Amino acid sequence: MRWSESCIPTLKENPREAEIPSHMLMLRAGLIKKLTSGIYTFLPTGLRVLKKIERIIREEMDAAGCQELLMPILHPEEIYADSGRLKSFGPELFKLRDSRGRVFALGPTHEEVITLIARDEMRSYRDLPQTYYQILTKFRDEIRPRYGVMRAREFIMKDAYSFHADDECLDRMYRRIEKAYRKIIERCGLEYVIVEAESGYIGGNESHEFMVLADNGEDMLLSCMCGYAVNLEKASARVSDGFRGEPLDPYEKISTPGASTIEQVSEFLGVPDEGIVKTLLYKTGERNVAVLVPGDREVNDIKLVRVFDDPDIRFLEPFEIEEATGGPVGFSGPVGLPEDVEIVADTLIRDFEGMVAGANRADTHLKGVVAGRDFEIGRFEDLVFAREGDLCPDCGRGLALSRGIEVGHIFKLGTKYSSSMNATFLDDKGESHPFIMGCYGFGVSRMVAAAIEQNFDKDGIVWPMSIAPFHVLLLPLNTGDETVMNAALKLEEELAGVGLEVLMDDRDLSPGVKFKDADLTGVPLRITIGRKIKDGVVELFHRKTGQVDDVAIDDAAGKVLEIAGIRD
RNA sequence: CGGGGUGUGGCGCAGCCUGGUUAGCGCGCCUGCUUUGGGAGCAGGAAGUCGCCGGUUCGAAUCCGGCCACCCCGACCA
Repeated sequence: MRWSESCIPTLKENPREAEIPSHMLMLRAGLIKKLTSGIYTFLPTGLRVLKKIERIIREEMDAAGCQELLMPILHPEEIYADSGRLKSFGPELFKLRDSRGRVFALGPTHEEVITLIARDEMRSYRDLPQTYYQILTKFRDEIRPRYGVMRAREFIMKDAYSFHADDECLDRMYRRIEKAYRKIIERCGLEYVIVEAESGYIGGNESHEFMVLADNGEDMLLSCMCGYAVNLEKASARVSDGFRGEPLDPYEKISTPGASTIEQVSEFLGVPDEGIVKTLLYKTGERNVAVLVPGDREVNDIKLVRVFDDPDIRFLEPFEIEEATGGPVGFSGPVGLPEDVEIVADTLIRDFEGMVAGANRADTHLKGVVAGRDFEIGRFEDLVFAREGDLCPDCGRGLALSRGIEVGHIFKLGTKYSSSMNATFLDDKGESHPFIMGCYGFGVSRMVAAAIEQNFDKDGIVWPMSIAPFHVLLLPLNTGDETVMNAALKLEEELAGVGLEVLMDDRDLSPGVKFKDADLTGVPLRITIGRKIKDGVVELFHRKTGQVDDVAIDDAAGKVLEIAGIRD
């Protein structure tokens, strides 16, 4: 490929819109171009990278025994009504109407479509298991598109779905896909961890995310030296010792004028944050509930929704708090709440003795409160966010906080979709059962950004060989010099002849420009053909290590092939 | 959805506060000559409804109002 004949629009300056390295570099190296918020074109060089990742994915999915198919992008809206996801997707679902007024959605994922296929095409346990995958553009009207193709509204995803007669079979496929995903990410040359995860609106019982570690990752995860890792939003908070307060008999009523926040109360009473009970009042359905957590912790919404099995659970409005407790916002506490308000406490509260709590009265707190004596805790649940330093559930050491980019997510769906959509098979006794399902997503276009986020330096991208748009960049410095160009053409032919992908920068530009573009675009190997060519010598540059070697032109191709390690 | 910010040739910006001929600068682009190992030099040239609509004014990139788009932060804590 000749640079002069290609569309590789490099940028000298950072576009203003880009904030993180991968986004800046994708724009600057001419990999992508924005059409509008969250919607991008993959330009030729970017597409080459994308295709390489797709190819690796196909190879590993095929090797795992999955069948590729291609489902439609346009989905009749009703199928989401059937599965019950119209509401859980909400405004994220792109919708449009056909000329007759029928409403369609642009596919955000394909559980519904594949389940309909399974319902019709698989009737017997003899047909199972089956696993399908596809690589297709997905549409989600993200609340906030961000960081270029990292969080886009239109993006390319590999999604896979499996159907089983029993849980053991699902478990086996789940592990095979996990292994395939490991190989995919490893072959792309990236560092990653697998974390326990929440399943979100996809649903199901068990799920794991594949996180490419990166400083600018959108996800937070907690990990342990022993290998345990978990998404922050899923992690349980575990501590060695809870806070020990001073139980008083009876508890003491203290005037705390104006101290409505934990911080203020803490300062006022000289009690640490964790010695104060934060009492939060929620409305679920028609009833009010009080949630107790340590003052230095924050409630995790996702856990709340799970515990109360209510996606619409919400805080009480200030006037509702007054009605329910008799006191203003900021002074709620568990003592003296009406009978019908259930009190649910985070498990960390178990270790408390002698708590400080709001008195349900303006400017008043209670000190030395004892659960079981002064009020009853209805049940204990895991409700708060974990944080760095909390203890590993496997080995008890402290967890470390880091950031990652979620490139893959696998789910054990169980019968969520097959039940709601009535997709069943007959077992060997002739009894009907809903399919047991798994689904497995991998962000292909996001993977491009993730790869850059982990492989760049001050000069530009440093592509891993396996997904680089080209293996070698030929850099004839003076294109007007016949000796130089002849050598370049000879090398181009020779390298292509051994199966390498070669880009030749044959542009008649000053050397500086070509070197800068070379570094920016990040082709792993570079052969510079300059003045030493009169001695039959060219320069081999390794982008990642910065190593430069003079090699005889006749040895160059062999040397490149050796370093590139291409398998073809 | 709330908060903050930004819209001026392909890219990065100035001009706006204090309204006044043909709207500037750098990069890039085109032509010619020179140059050729880390973003070259000289000469000439093309390219902008100043985001959109409306208002004020003799006159609006500039002042006022509305809208739109884009970017960032937050998506919740008592």
